[in-house]
Amino acid sequence: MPELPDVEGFRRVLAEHTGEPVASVSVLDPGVLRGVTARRLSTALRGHRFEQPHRRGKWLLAPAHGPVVLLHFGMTGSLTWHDPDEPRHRHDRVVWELPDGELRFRDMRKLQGVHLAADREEADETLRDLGPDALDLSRDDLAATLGAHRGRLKTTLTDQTVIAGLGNLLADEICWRARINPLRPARDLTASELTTLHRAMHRVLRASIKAERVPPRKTWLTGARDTQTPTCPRCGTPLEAHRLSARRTLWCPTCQPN
DNA sequence: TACAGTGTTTATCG
DNA sequence: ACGATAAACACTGT
Repeated sequence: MPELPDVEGFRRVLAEHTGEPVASVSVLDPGVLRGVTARRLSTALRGHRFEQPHRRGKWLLAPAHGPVVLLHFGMTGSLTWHDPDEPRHRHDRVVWELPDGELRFRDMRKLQGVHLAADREEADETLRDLGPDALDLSRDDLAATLGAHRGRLKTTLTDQTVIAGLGNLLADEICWRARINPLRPARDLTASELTTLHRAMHRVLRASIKAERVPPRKTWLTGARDTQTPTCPRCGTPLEAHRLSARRTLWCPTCQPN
């Protein structure tokens, strides 16, 4: 699930549990560790208290007075708070045990995982190729960014080195809301389309953050994705589908003409 | 049983 | 250099 709104929710989970010392770190499956061993992750964090966490794109950064834990949730990851008595889930991969409960990094597919940086500088280095967060982009930033790319709009929107935070669902939802065809060349948008797209991006993000996911509402494109024959929630036209490698793109041929 | 699926990286080809 | 595409990672739901 995790796109920007989901990760923002995980950030809140962590933010509610800063300030207490980490009693221990349990690596239940080292398959999610990226460039760090279970031993090093454990020794670096034991006794440390998490500080205010930050989200950048789909990344969650958890500084702990020195070391910084970097989490990426891939397609199936999550971070949740649990009572220690609660049985572990089979996909719980790493657990941070705190005095009153524990934070669990759960991830079925292990497509991404847990990184550790020695300090904030090293954390920044890990994320050096990440573009600006989607929520920080002004209308003119967005215009300048898209104007520099000849590729398709959707491909550009979901390129994390260009803009950080937008995934498959969000990109389709934003294009649909703005009534712009996702296969159009990014740099061909008109000034008024760029204004519309920027407004759509912010409205979709704000509402999604509130829901901690891209909400599958009947009035949203996302609500139509999983139906047998998806139709446009605005006009009822059957949606067009296009597959870009393993990703599906959906749009309304009536609302979003070429 | 077969295949799609909310992410990213790497490789290949044009 | 840039863009398009496919495969790989591992597993579940339909």
